[in-house]
Amino acid sequence: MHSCNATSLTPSSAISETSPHIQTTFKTSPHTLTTTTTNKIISLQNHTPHFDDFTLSYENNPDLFSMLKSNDFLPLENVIPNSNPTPTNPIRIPTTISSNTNISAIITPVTTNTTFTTPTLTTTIPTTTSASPIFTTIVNINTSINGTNHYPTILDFPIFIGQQQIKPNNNNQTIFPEPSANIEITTAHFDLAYNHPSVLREIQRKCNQLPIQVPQTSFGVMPNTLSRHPNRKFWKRKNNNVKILECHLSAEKIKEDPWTWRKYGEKIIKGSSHPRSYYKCSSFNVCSAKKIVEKSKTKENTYVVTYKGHHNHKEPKRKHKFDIDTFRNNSSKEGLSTAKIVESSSNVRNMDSSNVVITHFDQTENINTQILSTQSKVLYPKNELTKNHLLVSQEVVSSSNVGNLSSSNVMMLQFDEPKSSDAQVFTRESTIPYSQIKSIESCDDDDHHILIPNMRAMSEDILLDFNHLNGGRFFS
DNA sequence: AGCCTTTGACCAGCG
DNA sequence: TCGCTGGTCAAAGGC
Repeated sequence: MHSCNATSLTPSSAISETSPHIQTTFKTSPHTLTTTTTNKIISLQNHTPHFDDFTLSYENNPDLFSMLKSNDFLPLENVIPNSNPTPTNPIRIPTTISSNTNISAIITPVTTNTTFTTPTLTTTIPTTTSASPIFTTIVNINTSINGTNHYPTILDFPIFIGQQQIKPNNNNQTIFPEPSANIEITTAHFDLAYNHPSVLREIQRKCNQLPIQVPQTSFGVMPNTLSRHPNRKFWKRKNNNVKILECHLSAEKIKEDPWTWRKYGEKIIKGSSHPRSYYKCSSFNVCSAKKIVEKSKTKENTYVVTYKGHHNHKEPKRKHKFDIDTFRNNSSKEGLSTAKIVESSSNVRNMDSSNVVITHFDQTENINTQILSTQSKVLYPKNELTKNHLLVSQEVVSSSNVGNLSSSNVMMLQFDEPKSSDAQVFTRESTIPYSQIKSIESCDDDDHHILIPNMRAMSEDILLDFNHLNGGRFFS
């Protein structure tokens, strides 16, 4: 993900999804899109986009991002909390129906014969890790035809966002609104996925060195061991229409791909002046991950990279060098030495609030607000309970809590532990006190919690993954 | 020696 | 059934 570098999110520019089964066009929106969930603060202004024309397609495979970090993500539909819509008698009418039962993602406009309370959507949440800039991407997502989850899935967002009253026209024909959705996914979403309790379990599994479960993929790759026998049968290519991820990358960014690939084919594509190259993961494992690289027709020095499948193994050892122990030690030193509350809430109004992260630390009886710069390093003392993460809940109250704060990229979190109602402002390298650390185990089943990675306690694998997830900003 | 890319042939899907 | 197209194979050669 880190190699996607957004430079042009052109307002009203169109991105088309051309699945064989689904034809959808979503329109991107200006950066100033601001929406909120039920109780989540979203403010997206002047952020620095890091993805470039990044599109995500979902078809047949619920593991949207697993190619990036196999086994380390949840399906996103499980991690977008609390934007439960309240439709009145919604009727879902699939616009595209395929006899292929493998197709699980179908554009499904929601119609309603009465009113429909449009749920608002969390569009931007600064990453829970303080040093992470805002990654933004435009995502084209097809909705689930079922859509019956308690929590609406991210796959439902295009419908819920773009939904309109569907009314018959003069000819009494039902006009379906163009499925239009402006969904901006940030690293926060990935953090949400990464920090989900069940991901935590996966992390713990990793720490216990349990075998990696090979993810299920909906398309197959013929094993290399097949001989070129005349009677051999190719894997049904029909299923290979699964496109997991497509993004536009510069040549430099492509080089940052941490995985190792072996080119196995090149094809001149009709209508394209550039050949298309096919790569397989060159791991010793029989890995189904592939990528297709083709030079962009429209943008100079840009390549369209399509990732398919999943890596069923860990990332190879990085090409870059860094000393994890040194990193941990430094983090530890910073964490222990910079733990102080530097401001009180009364000063919030006067502070330079650009790129401020507001974390809302809550106890059932008391509220304690902390404000962190997005550049803050959220470090904390060693605590066996925290293992790899600090646990915070993501209940967000209101930005009004911080007065006239004109901050962009506001995020509020809730911790469980603090007893004080005093707001606390943390500057860079602030440390969340012990008292605000909550036991992981006690919140394992709570979908509304996120975790702040505890890098000092991370295994090397997790640390590498975390760094990768955060665009390689911690070490290169 | 091992891993990579290149490249022509092969194959499935589709119209 | 046939031809086109895109995806894949695997031998050959390069590094």
